Amino acid sequence: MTRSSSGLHDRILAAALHLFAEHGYRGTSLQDIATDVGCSKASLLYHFSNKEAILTELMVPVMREAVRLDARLDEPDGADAVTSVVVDFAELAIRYRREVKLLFDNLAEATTIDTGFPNLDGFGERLVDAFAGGSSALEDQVAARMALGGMFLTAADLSLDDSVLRKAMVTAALRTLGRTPD
Amino acid sequence: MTRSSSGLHDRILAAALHLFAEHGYRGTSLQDIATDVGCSKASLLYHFSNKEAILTELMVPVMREAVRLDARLDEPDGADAVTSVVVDFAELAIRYRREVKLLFDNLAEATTIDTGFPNLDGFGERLVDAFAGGSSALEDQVAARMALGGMFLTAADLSLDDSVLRKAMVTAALRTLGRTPD
Amino acid sequence: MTRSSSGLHDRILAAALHLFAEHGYRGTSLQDIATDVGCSKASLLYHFSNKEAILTELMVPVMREAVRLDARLDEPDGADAVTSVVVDFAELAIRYRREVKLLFDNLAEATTIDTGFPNLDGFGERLVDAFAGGSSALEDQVAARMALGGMFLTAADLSLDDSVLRKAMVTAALRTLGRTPD
Amino acid sequence: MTRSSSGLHDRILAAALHLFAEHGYRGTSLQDIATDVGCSKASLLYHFSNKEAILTELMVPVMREAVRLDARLDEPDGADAVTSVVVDFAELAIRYRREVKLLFDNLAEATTIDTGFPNLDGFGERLVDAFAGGSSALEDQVAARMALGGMFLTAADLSLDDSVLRKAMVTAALRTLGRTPD
DNA sequence: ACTAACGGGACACCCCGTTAGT
DNA sequence: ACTAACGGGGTGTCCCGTTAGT
Repeated sequence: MTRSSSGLHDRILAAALHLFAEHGYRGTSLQDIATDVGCSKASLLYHFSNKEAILTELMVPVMREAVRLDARLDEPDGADAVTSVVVDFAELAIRYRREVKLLFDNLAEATTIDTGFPNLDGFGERLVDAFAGGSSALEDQVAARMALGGMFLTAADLSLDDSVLRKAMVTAALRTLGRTPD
Repeated sequence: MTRSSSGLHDRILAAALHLFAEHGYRGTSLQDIATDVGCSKASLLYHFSNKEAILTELMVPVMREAVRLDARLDEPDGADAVTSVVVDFAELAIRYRREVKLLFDNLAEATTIDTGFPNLDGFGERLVDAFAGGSSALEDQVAARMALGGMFLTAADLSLDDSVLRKAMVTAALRTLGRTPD
Repeated sequence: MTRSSSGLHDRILAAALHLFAEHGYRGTSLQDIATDVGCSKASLLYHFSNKEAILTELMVPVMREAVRLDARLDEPDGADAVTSVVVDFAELAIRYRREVKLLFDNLAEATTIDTGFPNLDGFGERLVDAFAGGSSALEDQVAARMALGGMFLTAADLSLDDSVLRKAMVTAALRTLGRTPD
Repeated sequence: MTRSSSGLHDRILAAALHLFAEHGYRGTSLQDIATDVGCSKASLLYHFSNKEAILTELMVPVMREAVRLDARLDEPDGADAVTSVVVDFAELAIRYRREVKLLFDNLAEATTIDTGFPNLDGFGERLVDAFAGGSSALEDQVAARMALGGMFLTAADLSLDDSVLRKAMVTAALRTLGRTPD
């Protein structure tokens, strides 16, 4: 058991994740969540001070992992730093794919939302740079964005969370970046 | 000029495209558009029967091009059909990048919206197959999705609509698909 | 100590008095009081059946004194009955000034609230009559209301609960009523 | 006619004034006003951007007059400046007695409300000083407050807006201030 | 004695679409 | 062609009071 006896807190999160992913953050009302969970709207706001607080808590695990990855971006990683970042990112994108999709569908609104974590935008830029292997050449930057975006979307859209998918994604991403794994 | 003397119709579309892209479809009210255009909210609904009608009309050009591209998917295209599709898609994604971004931000809501055009989902699948060169191997399918998604996102996010970008995107995409341009 | 060992009951009353006076009855939520006291909202409703019950209990002492004064209104009081009533009222208004302010700020709502005590409105009228020295001449009635209201407001608004204030108020009130203390 | 054909704007103001005075600002919901007027809640918010905007507009006339009186406070007024201020204030308090009552009942909330006019608190203090004839002796200050408060309350509570009342109030107030009109 | 957890019922505000009128 | 004025319906939030449990 997680916290409460009935575990309403977590059931709310689960329902919200599901509904947000399906109809978007704005497209999902508190009533929708309450109905789905089978409790009153007031109960939601007992467990979460805000509608936004639900989304924030939903994002916490991804954010935490993202921060961890962000920290690893600076460390020198011996032979092939790029490959390691690509692998890590693939892992992250697949594990939290529902959250990633959510973040995506509500990209326009996500700008407004402040999670209290260090900025995600900065992280995105740093990721691109890491993927580009430090090069600022336009070709490399474009390739980096494409590899990144491709993994993002592919992980979010698909329904198999196989290690097979991860491996295929990594291979393809490295190809995008012009790195043929020997 | 397209139709009216004052061109209100088109000015509404322009403002809507801009605002939808920035705050999302749901995050933009008719009043927001009206204010931006500098007319009354009722005027919008004189020119467009619905809020959705604005979005639909915004999408018409992309849809038309998409349909055209869809038709070309079946035609045998001599030497390298895949390359040709990739080039065409890159062209399309860059030209209508704002619309693409819009479609993306509101992917969750887009499901509900019916544009009267043949389904876009089917088109997506067919595109993936074309990118995969007909292969149904999981590796190729993943690579296809990544190439597609990468171009989608890169075109939507960036601010340079140069032919340079298009060329870099095509090169990277072909690499993703394992096709080294000889 | 009054009753409980922890004295939560009284601490609630104190917090409520303070908050009601500052933000009004409606403007103060049970949660506000609970937070101020440092206990849970449910605790309040363990000690008091209602939110209104808190207000009522807050008013009990004033009411009791008011009833006592009301009773004294009929007794013949030798030489100068008016002066005696004015002095008594000043004493009461100053001693329970916070309660008086509370009653005032929520005069509109006070109509709805029933304290179980004999009506205050009747008391008010009787007070006016007493201040007017029995005269029903409009001039005297107006003067009586002004003296009464002036003391009411002055006591509620000020921050000095000195005997100085009481004395000054009595002097001014008697002047208002046309009684120059010889 | 005032503005619209049906004059909804003004009818809303009238109903609000009435209801606010009876049940207080907080005790009156937009639905209450809408029901009383016989229109929808949305219509209220078409004419007034806020609930508070209704109250503000209700107060504008009083505020304007108050500002005017405030300006006159500094001008030297020959023989008896105090009498003139008392007379002016009586006039104001009686003319806008409903608004005054409203302001009173919601004194606790009024602190929060910003009308865009120069501060009323400062005005109150200046009025007291003017009533006190510039004296800072505690006795005079108390008398000034009592005269002021007495007129305030008497005007707000009564139902006769006669010139008789005004005259009686002025006489009594001058007595309170220790000024016997010769 | 005290409280976490919950429901029912408001309340202010917003937003889309219509209609009568210019 | 354009709009002021309006209604219907929904949304997030708040608040009071109850109950099961410690």
